[in-house]
Amino acid sequence: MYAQTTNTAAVRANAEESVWTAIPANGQAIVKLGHGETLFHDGDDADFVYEVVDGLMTSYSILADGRRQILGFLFPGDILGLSNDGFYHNSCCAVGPASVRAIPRSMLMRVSRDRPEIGAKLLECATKQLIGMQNHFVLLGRKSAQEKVASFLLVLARRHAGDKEQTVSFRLPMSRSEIADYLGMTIETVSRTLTKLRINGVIELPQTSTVNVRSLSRLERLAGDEDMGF
Amino acid sequence: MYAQTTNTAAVRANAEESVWTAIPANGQAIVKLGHGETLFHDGDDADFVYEVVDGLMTSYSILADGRRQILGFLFPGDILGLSNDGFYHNSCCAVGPASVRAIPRSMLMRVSRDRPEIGAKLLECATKQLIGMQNHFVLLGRKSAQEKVASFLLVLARRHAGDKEQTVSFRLPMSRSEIADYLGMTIETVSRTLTKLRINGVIELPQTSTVNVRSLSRLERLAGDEDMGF
DNA sequence: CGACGGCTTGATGATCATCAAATAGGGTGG
DNA sequence: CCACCCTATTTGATGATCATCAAGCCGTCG
Repeated sequence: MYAQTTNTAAVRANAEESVWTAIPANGQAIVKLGHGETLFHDGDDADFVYEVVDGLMTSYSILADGRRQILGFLFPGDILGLSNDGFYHNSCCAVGPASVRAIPRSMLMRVSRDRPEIGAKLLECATKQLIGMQNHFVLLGRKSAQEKVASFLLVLARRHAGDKEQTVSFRLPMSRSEIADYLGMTIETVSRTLTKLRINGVIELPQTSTVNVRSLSRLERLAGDEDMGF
Repeated sequence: MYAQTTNTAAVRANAEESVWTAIPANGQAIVKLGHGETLFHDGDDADFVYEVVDGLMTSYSILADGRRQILGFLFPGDILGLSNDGFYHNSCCAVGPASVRAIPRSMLMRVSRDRPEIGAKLLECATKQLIGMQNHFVLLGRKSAQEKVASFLLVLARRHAGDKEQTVSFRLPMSRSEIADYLGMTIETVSRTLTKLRINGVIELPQTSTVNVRSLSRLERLAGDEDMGF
């Protein structure tokens, strides 16, 4: 079910060879999480950096009155738990069953001193996240409900489709509530917007968590980006 | 006016000693920018990483129809222009007169291989930005207009105030339009919200770009965070 | 002094949140 | 295997917040 975690480099289906496997195996541990299980909370000691091995994780912040903002969904190969000051600044839990590789922070620091490519890989992951977050800023700050949902579906669709197809079918691994908290809207509006997309023939929803995109190009148009260059 | 940029480490007022000065000076250049001048555009070749030396920079994305989302304001010591794929994924311009140190990407890569502390510093900057962006996610996705403006003022106020004072006075270096595009609202709503804060006695606005915070604790309450721990 | 751009204020309306109820789906125990 | 229950999702009705459209104001600069 999961990748091997011996010091023999593990071969996984979904992610390219992991750089982190270069780190001595004795300092690593695979943590398996069940549906909704928490990996760490905002404010905890940031003793580990984690790499998602399998499943889907999510990081989020919660306001005093309970409002939640999901900061991102983390797929296999993504890392989470970076910190400068020794504390986590968000919480993190599994969307479904998932497993992560726990890398002691101290070890990561030490190793990345000796092996520059480890540090470079960390920076690359962080940069990747930064850039992904920038797109999401535009979504949260400037897009309408329909554009938000279309953008969201588009990102998922592109994980499943080649560049050329006009149709894709995939499963939504997360609940409406998680989608809403990710897109900065309510579950009702998410639901209504999906229904509208369905009625307009852009998607089909054979089950609540299965999406068939009937026209990727229409979805792209509805997503609102199409950069004009600057 | 600006920091020295010889290979003698420069002493600057606003930021701690720069690590980047460890990089050979012949590979660096200080770029001076006037009000609103562009440093780079989305899609340009990411040949340089920049460190803000003086003034205030901003990075932003623009949608096809002209909607703008400001991704962040960058103060002296902050870096910008990180990229994995050799292209910038946002645009960047000066809010007022500003100067930045241009560090050739190729050189940065080379040097950070030899000197792990450079790579570590880069990662630290990226991590700092990541964490700052996470707070802003909550703002964009989950906060009301008043909470947004209060949060924004609070961040600026804390740059100017000690931890104990209840009052601070500072200048807003950016226009209403920039504030609006940063907070994901319109200039009208920004203006109205500021007026409301003024009428409620939380702030004073002696000039349009001068803010006197009369009660930091009230501002904190209005900002809506006050983490509850997890 | 006059004109321009940025800001404020006002009036109106659209979008989306909220409250409320019905329906569907998934899992459990009989 | 089926019935039932609980939760997630959809749908409906209403209202608040904030965007939009439209003037007016103010400070700045020629």
